[in-house]
Amino acid sequence: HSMGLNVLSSQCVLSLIEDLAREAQRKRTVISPSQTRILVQAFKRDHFPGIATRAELAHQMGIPAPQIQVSSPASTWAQDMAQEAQHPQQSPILAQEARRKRTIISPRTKIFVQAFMRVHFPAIAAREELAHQTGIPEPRIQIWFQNRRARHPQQSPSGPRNGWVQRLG
DNA sequence: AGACTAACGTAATCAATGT
DNA sequence: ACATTGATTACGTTAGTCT
Repeated sequence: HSMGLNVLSSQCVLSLIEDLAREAQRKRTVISPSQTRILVQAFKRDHFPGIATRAELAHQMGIPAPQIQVSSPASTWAQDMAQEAQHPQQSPILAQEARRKRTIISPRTKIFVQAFMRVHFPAIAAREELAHQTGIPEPRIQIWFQNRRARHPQQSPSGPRNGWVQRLG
């Protein structure tokens, strides 16, 4: 049945993942001045928006929500904000907005572990392919690989050497 | 060519789930 | 109760965009 099918196709998927791993990162998003305005306004109100606010901002800006979390250079803006807004940030009394609800990965863990054995740094194409195969959203997959690399560094990639370049932090 | 900054990385930590 | 693991924060590096 469906489980067996997944196992059968997983080998094909894994070689595809391996091929895609060397490819480019996600295409760079260009954030327009009006979109920047929206972000800056939100930043004034709250430096640590929860999942709901981030989704709302993404909708207003017309870009995928995950980019907001990544693309906000708080340190860069901190200077501007310090000049523009005389007031220090909101008091610590303000309740923290809820974070993203934990995604249940368990049913798909095997597939990710097998992919991890091939490549530790899947590029965007490989992540999208895994997302398509598993139904787990790509941004969650990126986080999964980050956590996996941090917590299971001993599991080195297997298989023939390929051109994947170890990034230096 | 240099400034700016999105994409992506690690490290530490918070917090929900699994045992 | 504790271990595991997804999500968040802070900051550093790489590389695309723009003047």
